[in-house]
Amino acid sequence: MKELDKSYDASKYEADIYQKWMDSGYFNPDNLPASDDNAEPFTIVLPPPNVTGTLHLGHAFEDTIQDILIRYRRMQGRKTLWLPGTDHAAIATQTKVEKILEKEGTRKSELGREKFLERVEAFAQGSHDTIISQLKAMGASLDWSREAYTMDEARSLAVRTAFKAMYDDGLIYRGHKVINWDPKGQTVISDEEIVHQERDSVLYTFKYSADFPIPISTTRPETKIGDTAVAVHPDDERYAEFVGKEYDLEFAGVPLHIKVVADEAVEKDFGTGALGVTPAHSLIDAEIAERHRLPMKQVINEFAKMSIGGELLEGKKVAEAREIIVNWLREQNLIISEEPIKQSIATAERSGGVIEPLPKLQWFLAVNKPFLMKNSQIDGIKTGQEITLKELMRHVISTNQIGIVPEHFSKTYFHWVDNLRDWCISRQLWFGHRIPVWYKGSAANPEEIYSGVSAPDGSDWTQDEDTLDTWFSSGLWTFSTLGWPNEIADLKTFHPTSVIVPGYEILFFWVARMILMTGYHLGTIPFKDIYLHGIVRDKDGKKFSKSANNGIDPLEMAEKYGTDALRFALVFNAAPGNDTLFDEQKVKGMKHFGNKLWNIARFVLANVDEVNLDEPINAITEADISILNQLTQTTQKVDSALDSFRIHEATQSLYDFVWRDFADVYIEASKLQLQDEAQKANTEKILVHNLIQILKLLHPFMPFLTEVLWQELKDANLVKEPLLMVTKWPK
RNA sequence: GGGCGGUUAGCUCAGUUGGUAGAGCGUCUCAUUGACGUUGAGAAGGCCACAGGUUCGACUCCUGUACCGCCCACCA
Repeated sequence: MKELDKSYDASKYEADIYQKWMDSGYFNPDNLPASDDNAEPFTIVLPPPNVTGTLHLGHAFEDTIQDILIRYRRMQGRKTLWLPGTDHAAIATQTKVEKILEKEGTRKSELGREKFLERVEAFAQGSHDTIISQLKAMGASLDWSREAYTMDEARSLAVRTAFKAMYDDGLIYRGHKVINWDPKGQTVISDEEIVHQERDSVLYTFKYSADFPIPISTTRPETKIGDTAVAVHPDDERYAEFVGKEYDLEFAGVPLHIKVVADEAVEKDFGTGALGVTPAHSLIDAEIAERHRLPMKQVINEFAKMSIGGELLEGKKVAEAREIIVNWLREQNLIISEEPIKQSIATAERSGGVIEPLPKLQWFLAVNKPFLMKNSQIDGIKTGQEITLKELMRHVISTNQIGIVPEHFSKTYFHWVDNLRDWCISRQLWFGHRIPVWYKGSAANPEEIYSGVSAPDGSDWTQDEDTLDTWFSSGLWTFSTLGWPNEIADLKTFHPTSVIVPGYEILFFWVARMILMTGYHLGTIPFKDIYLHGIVRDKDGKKFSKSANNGIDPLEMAEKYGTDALRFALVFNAAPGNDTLFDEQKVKGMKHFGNKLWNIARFVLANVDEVNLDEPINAITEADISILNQLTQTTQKVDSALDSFRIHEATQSLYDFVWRDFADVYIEASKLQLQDEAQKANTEKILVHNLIQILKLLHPFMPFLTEVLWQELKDANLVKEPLLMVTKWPK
């Protein structure tokens, strides 16, 4: 028998073990033992990492959770599929490459669309390759034969098919509406891509002109040249006499036609209780304008400059225009007060640009428009029933057809769904899925519009220049990866998937959109459970970020302490939905734990020659009775903990059992028992039995070390099965 | 402004049907080379934020308060 080192050196084994698993083919459920052909499937699709760089500790955490669940189910004999893929992450990747170009002293407009996209694809490919090798290094038992990419052929077809179906149903529509315009990124973005920042601002209270009766307040005087009304609350007696009247006046050299309207949206107690309505540059105002049929007057362009305003204002940046108008107001003696206030302003998540609400012709997905449900397999929704996407999204969660872990996130989800507005899905980006719409004549005012999976016949059609919001394709992920709309074998077998494991921060971006898309296109749910994990923060509770320069490469940690140690440290006592602080000390501690197991195995191997585990095990001594009971209890605890996604409880139980119960107590007791000829054989059996069960129970968490030790037991003829990875889970 | 969490040992956190509080790391004492010093034995350390209530009994359920965190939100 070969000698084992006195301590476990992970780097000596990990690559070989992963290769052994790959060679076995068992990552692919089609290759799992034949007896499991009728086994119930268990499926997870990997939340596809963005091809914007490399994986960080948060990914390592997310992937470990999934691999634990996957390995557990695979050992239980389920037909287990963990499907890998990457996300093109349109806006994030494009922004990243634009920054690289900037450093090179060039820009995308100089390259042109085609050349630019080549650059992006090259970057994405490099990022992809890194990500895949990182996933492998983490021990992820993903079925690489099914790898997908949100922009590959199959997924593109899914996107076009999905778009067309929703277009034909009238859910996707083109509309001229006030949207969130990012002047820096030069694209529209959705409500979810906005980040609010608090800033100091000034609330100006003034009158448009000396003879206009109602003073108004605003933080954006420059937009006031776009006002078409003043709104007051219907119950506000101060202004009741003016409601319905219309005024022609001149404001900063711009003629205005102002109607006074009464609207519930106005807060009596804020400012003067009167709101200057700017329909083109405020979403709330646009809604008021719609209710009162007020005209919309655009005064700011895509570059955040004044598009009208004569000599004084036209062409000026909004900040300059504000100053000019404030000065004009002061000169005219129209200002009543200027008070500093804190204001939260909207900025674009990716570019950081200050959002300028503008009216623009864009594509939207209607969430409040009823449609007829096709082929519903959802409880409580009938085929042919009229329903809205919003109702659909609410229904599957409120009826518990999809479970959320931790449960309280369902409240956050409902809050979001209930306040949801139509989703703007078009983007003025080059990188992404081109909108599958073709126009005859001008795109702005086409004679004819065609939507389909491919271009229509005839030469006089031009495709829409814009691309789709990246989350449109991610929304299809659970079923586009399984072959929809084409090959349906995988889809039949593995969908709905079992559980999805994203961070809680993308509940709205992604999880909700998957529920929407799957409900609409398949009439079913995308997954049975949502396991939301928390954010991995640094030792001081700060988020890992480039600007904070506190990034830690998971592979560096894995090299230093072993992948298993990193994995176990990440999930040890990390409850679902809770942020965890990453402390290198913790990883070190878990390396010690791995080493403890290593030495337990060494002890057993050194003290046991051969055992026959087919013969019954007897509990003779008190130590025997106790350890066998504890083993049973631990097995049950790990089992029920994993069944209910309480991974942290499983790790705790295993740690205690291995180190305290087995190593500290039983192994010590066994040293005496092994001296006693009457007990020796039975004690050896108990030692081996416990070690085998421990390796199995711990395998999902520490796959490399346990597999290495399994191979040692096999060489010592203590076990027969060639691979721990597919050995039967203990009961 | 609205919503959701958190407040438990020095630090980071577990604690699912309410029954006299647990882990990792850290600290202190002792042991020994025996599977492991990446070790073993032991110890100190908590009125479980606060105030009420329900209960025979509450860290656990209810109400309120304070502080911290997060998400959403164009009170212009």
